[in-house]
Amino acid sequence: MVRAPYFDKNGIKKGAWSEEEDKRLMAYVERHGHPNWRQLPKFAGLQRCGKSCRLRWMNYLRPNLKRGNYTQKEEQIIKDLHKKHGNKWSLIAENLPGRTDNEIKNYWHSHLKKFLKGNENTPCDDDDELKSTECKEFERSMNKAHSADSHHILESSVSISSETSYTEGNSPSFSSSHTTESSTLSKEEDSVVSWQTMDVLSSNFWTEPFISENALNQDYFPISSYGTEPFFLW
DNA sequence: AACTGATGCAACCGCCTGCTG
DNA sequence: ACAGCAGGCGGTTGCATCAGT
Repeated sequence: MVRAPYFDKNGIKKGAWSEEEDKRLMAYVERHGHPNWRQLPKFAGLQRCGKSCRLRWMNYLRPNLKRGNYTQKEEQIIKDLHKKHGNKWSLIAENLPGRTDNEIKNYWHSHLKKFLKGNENTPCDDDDELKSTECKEFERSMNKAHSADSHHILESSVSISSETSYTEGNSPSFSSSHTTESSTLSKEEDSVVSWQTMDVLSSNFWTEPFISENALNQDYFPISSYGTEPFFLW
């Protein structure tokens, strides 16, 4: 699903983010904000470039992100706005609170693009089309989306009806990049587990100074370099 | 069971824009 | 007006997983 972690020639880490890195980034941004993305990784004790940190935050760690399947309403909004603005994903994302431009872009390319080619709204309207693989796929994905949606509603206290405004307070899950233990779970299970994980993590995560098992490891915290930086004022 | 092609999505890259000195 | 820097955006890639054979 994601690139394997590696270090480039400048010693900058690339590829999938670890849970540890996510925690560091979240903790730092929550505490200090992000006045300067380029300096942030240095202060946060991350071996990443600022751009990578920003992307991770914007697309995955930011509060109030809405994850999971798209509702029919959201799908329609995407179609309409794409028709109107083209590939202006950030513009489209502005109209879908909780969704990121990257996510919408991915969704467009993987779900919507193929069904709209020459068949704007109802790809399954005519009989021939109904028999096509694409149509079957479309139906399948829609069914999947709906069942997953009801799952979501049942499992969280958050109401996501098509008329509901997007609920504040959604926290990100930690399910994507560190899949070693969660990879055996279904997506629904995954999301639930990650919320629980988040609860555990946050029980004293946000109130206590961030001290992990290797928090004093110099590999991660070059104390001599950043001893006076905000990170250590926690 | 093994293989293969398709799919989904996190992450990277390069370019553009806006701000500041 | 210009250069340098930082943030933002859209296109693309890499790879795990899924689905079909």
